[in-house]
Amino acid sequence: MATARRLLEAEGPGAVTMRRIADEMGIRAPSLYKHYPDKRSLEAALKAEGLREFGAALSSALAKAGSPIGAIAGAYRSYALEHPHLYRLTNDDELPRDLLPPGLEESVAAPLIAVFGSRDKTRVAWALAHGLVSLELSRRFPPDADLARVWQAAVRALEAMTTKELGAARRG
Amino acid sequence: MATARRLLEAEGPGAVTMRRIADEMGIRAPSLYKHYPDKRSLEAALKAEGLREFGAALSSALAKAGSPIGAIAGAYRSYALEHPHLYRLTNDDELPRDLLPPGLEESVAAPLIAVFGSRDKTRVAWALAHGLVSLELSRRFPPDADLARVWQAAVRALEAMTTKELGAARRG
DNA sequence: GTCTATAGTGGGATAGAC
DNA sequence: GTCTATCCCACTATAGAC
Repeated sequence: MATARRLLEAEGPGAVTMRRIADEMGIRAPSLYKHYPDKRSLEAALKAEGLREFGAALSSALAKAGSPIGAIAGAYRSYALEHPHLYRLTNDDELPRDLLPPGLEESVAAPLIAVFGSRDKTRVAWALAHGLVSLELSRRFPPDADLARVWQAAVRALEAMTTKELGAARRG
Repeated sequence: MATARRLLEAEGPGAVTMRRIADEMGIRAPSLYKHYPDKRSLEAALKAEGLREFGAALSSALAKAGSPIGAIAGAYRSYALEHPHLYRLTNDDELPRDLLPPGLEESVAAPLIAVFGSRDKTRVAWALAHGLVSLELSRRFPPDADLARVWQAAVRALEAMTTKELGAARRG
């Protein structure tokens, strides 16, 4: 697993093959099947670790935050840019929910829902952050785009969304 | 190209191989290399077509729109859900900018920039829409999430962002 | 513009000995 | 828990005849 992760982060998903993992460990590929029944289960372990670690990074940014939304956004982007392949594996791919520790997803989401005030708003915030890093990682923005400024605009929009409640409640 | 697109949409990117394309056409794989120098150039043609078509779908939704942002959002989601593999190919993958018709990206973006008022805001809107469909297509939201409501919240946030200008200008 | 033949590379996985 | 040997699969791409 440690080897698989190292390979993934260093060379991308294409490098994570049973043969490469075994090579790096100095053993033969078939030996791996004594530890994992197949490749899918190995990838599932990788995704669970990535999810846990990503959640921890967000929570810890939240803990020392003056302005929570800005802090989460900053931590989200930093983590994704520092671990692009692991980020993609856990947030772009389908999750093997049958092989994941129960409750893991919910435990990652919970602290965020507390910040954004509702599940729906948390999903909007997640989608926005995910969209931004996704497009940045695939270099879909034009090369001259000032992404720091785009993130600032995004954070402002999310802050407006979360504070709007009072006015909306009064109107409703 | 038409065959490649049919394969992509029907069976996903894994089915788009030179062999499958040739099989579907009733010819042999090597014959394809008389029409495209390599696979990358064939994929580039596919991406250009997808980009053009997607842009056209958004523009046409805009043309008959009462509320432009809601209309664009609706068209964005519909297109992505109706052509998931083509959408991913053109919005998730890296673009082969060296093989794309010059000006194509800009011509897709231009009508949107007019709606959202600035490049930065357009990028926020794009990221939000892209994040939402991305997470929906990879089934990353919990199965019981009400995505129609999430999209409504997203559209409200974008509308707030685009109308805020006046107040912000007065303050600034 | 099509064909046959083939090179070269890589992948996941299993059987069975030690 | 490791090994060797192996199966079977798939892919991109080229050479050269027609």
